[in-house]
Amino acid sequence: MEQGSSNFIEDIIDKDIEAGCDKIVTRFPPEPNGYLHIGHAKSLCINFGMKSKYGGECNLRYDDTNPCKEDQEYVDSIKRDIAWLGFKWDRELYASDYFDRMYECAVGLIMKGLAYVCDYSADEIRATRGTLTAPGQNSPWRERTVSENLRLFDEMKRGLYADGEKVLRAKIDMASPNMNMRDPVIYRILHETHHRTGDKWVIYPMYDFAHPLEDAFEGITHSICTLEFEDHRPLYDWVKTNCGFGDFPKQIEFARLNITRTIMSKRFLKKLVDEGKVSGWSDPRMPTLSGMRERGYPPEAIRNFCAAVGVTKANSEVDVAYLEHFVRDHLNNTADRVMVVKDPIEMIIEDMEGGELCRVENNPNAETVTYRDVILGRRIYIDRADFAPVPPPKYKRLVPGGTVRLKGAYIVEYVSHECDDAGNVTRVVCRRIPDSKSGGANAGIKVKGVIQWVNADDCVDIELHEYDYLLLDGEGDFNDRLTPDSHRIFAGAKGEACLADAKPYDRFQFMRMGYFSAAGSYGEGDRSFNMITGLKDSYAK
RNA sequence: AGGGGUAUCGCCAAGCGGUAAGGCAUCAGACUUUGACUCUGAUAUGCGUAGGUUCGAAUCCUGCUACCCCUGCCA
Repeated sequence: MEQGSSNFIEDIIDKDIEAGCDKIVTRFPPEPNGYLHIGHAKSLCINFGMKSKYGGECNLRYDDTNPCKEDQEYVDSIKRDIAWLGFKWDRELYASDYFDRMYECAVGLIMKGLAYVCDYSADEIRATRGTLTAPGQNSPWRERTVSENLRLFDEMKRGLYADGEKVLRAKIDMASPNMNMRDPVIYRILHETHHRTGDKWVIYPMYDFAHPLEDAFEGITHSICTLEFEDHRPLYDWVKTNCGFGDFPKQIEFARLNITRTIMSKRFLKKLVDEGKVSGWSDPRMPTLSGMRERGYPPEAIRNFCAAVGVTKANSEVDVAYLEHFVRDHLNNTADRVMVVKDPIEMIIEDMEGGELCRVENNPNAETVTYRDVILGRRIYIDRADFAPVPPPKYKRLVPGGTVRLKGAYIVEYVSHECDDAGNVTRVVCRRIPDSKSGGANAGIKVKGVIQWVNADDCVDIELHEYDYLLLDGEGDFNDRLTPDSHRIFAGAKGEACLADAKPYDRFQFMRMGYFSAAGSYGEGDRSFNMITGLKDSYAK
């Protein structure tokens, strides 16, 4: 593991260690109300990174304090995605496991005179909260006695009140410039069935009350979250202190990940799923971890990307090309190459009789290079883009009168070609240059271009998926932000038959066009299946 | 005079008073049985802005400006 310069969170932890904090414990606390996406990967990498850097622990904790939005399907997916990314949590926990202890803490606050039952409706609370520039007003129930609060809170718990009839509020300061401190609601009544505790509870703690307690109960030392919670830190500390905990846990905030053209709002992603715009949370076009897995992203690439992006408090938007760089980087060293012909035209090698075995490297960049045998017959297919009757400037592949190397096989020279009525090339006839195969006497002859080919008799059809992201641009309603590209994909134009030299795989995953294509004038879109394209079984079934 | 944050190359990002790392992207070459990979070289007299302190400032001080977050019984 790389351990370059440290980030600001590590600086804080280093100081805490110097001051005597001997074991670092972090946690990844998703609410199970959706699938994890690439943005969560950053948080995962940070939290689990602390575990590996400091030899501490990192817990997986489902923050399931709102029964209205949570579901078992989500906890299953979260677990699966974290494991796929390559992280191992120390303990798997649920906020709902602490409901009893949290209730006791709330009672403790009441007894200290630091919490009260308020009969205001949600609207009334909003109306008396004040504004960003004006202080709020005290609730008329703010000075209820401890015993009355205790009785009322117990009645809330026993289900004597309807949803919204009463709440428990922390008694802090209605004039605080920090809105979060204006007597925040810490318990609300919700007659909902919880996905784990069932109907045991009808009151549920709010995030601001629950989270510091969850952290404290677990012995979390550093509670790492995103920037929008900075304003909540005073409340986090208030709860922590008044419930009897010390310096730790300590909340630290970092800037969430943004990637160009990539929507990472759960709300939007859920809408896509609910409206059937995609096949589900795992649709390969989704920026969810499971969608990326379906699409063939190596988890290592995602981890390397997160490490490279760094941890700061500056709002930023990382170019999606940076993510793609790490995908190429990883695949370049690990992926087996396969020759693929996307738009086939026939090539006849007129001086060939039967088939001849050719040895092709699976991955020239592997530590130990392996080979596969491919038969070169008299009749093969090459890609339409690899022969140009009228070559554009700087064209390096086959042209009338020219030569080209068939990857892993012979150099062939042009003899003739045929076109259909529309002028499209239908067949190219060539002749081998003798002994030009690897190891042959003429193998050293220089040719400008090397092209892929598949043997006509034993190549296989494969289904090519050229998924693109869900591309989103501009402002306005989500549906207006889908680009024409996305619509095209939504229309179902995603599969295309191709021919490959390899045996049929259960499943082919193709990275975005251009990952392994040539750069430059004949790059993307033209030679996109330039040798590497297939990612076979890049994830466990 | 609401509060809390952030500002270093097109995009990330180091730097923490001693004279602007690195990566991505881009451009130019070399190499190549993937126009890939790899390799070379180029790319901020400048660190939001205006002043100040200092022998010396992206780093310290002051004033501005821009952007982000906060008025859920969501997390």
